[in-house]
Amino acid sequence: MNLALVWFRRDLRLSDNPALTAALAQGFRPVPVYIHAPVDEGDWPAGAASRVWLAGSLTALAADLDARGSGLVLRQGDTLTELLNLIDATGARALFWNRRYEPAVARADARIEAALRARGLHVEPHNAALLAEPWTVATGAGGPYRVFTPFWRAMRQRLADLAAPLPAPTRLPALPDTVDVQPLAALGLEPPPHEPRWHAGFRHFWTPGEDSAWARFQVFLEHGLDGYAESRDFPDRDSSSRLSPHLHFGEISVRRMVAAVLARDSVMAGQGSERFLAELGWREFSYHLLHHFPDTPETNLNPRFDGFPWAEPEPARLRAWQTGRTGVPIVDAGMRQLWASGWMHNRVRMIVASFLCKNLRYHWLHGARWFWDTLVDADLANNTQGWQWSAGTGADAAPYFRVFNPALQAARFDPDGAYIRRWLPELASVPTRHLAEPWQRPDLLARHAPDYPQQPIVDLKASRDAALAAYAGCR
DNA sequence: TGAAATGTTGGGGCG
DNA sequence: ACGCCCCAACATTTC
Repeated sequence: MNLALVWFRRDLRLSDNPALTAALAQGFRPVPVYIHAPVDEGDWPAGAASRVWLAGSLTALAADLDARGSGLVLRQGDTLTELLNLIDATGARALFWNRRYEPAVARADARIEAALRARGLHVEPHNAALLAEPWTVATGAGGPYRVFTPFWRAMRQRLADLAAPLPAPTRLPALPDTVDVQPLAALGLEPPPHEPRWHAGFRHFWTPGEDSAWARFQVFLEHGLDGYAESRDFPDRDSSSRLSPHLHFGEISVRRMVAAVLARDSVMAGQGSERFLAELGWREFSYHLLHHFPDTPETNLNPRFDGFPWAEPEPARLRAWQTGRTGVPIVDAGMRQLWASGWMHNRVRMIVASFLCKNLRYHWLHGARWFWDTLVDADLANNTQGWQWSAGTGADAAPYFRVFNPALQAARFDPDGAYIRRWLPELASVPTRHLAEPWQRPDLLARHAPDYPQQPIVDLKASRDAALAAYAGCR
């Protein structure tokens, strides 16, 4: 029986895994491999929160493979070197993988593919991550989409025609004796033991792995979809699917999710499911943009902003934003939720991004980099698109003059202050009507929360006006 | 997937 | 009864 390496990347699952299924279908004995190679990721190697998640996800995948009679071979170092070593050790004739779309990774993949083909290996990349790969979607004029609505209109029509998801193999051949699997600890993913275990709380919020991802999705499908369109904007309602980290690491298949939503819809269609599908559509749109505009992780998509007068960050104020001590409760609550749990509610992400880019007027990359390090769902396509959207520099972005007023946003989307109180316990006893902008009542603030910043680090109105003036100047 | 300023309208208090 | 003003509520425009 011929051996094939099945190279796992951001497809850490066994169900609906085209590379694994194809290797089996073609009669190969698969050797599952994961290679930790941050250098392949260019300027965006996995951040701290991502690495913690990745360690958990690999543990779960290895257990799932073990349970089916196989195992997961772990390696680190130069990807091509490690693949060649494994090919030599096993005598593998083929390599199967599922594609990634980050520009640096795609370039590395192209080199690897060419080098292995040149050695006579059968190399077969697949799509496990997207409803439609970016080069298969084009406008009537033949170019990439730059506006979400027509992009999604085109994509939405195709959903019913998606191929059925692939079942997980129930039994796998054993690993050959010629390879050792190596321990996860050798990859150096988790912070060393002597460092503060800042991520210790993550386990209260998350369980990485395919089983956990699917279980969470099932609960969401059952209880979360009705009313999703309305309640998703309220950060304390626990109405998000919270599937983003599972999706990022490929623990769950977006095709399988869509198929399940459509199947449920045939019984009882609803606004909630349509809205949820559209959110998956934003993810597709982000990958579409990243593929067609590969410089956007660092560069404005809209060059009009190239001369925009961003402010030079003051370290203390940037730090105040990062640590949730700006003095604006809804902003600080979001940044503390991020630090404590590795995740932030989407509505609050928009609020903290608007605050950074428009009130502080710091370049969106400062925000993108902090999110990259602290989010368990950090995803280059989504993170780039989200920040460029918020800053107004992206495709189909919020116009720059759309400046969120955090106090109004808090009053509208956290009307009883439950979200703010949950993440800023020092404000717990401030009366609800003053919780959105407590600086308006310095007497109450000093009495109830003496340790909380007594004034915002920027004047909201003055900084808003300054941002609008800066925008007018570069228009 | 905004907010604030400006404009319009209509009900009610009041001389 | 009438005109006038006030202002809340809503709509439109501007940033």
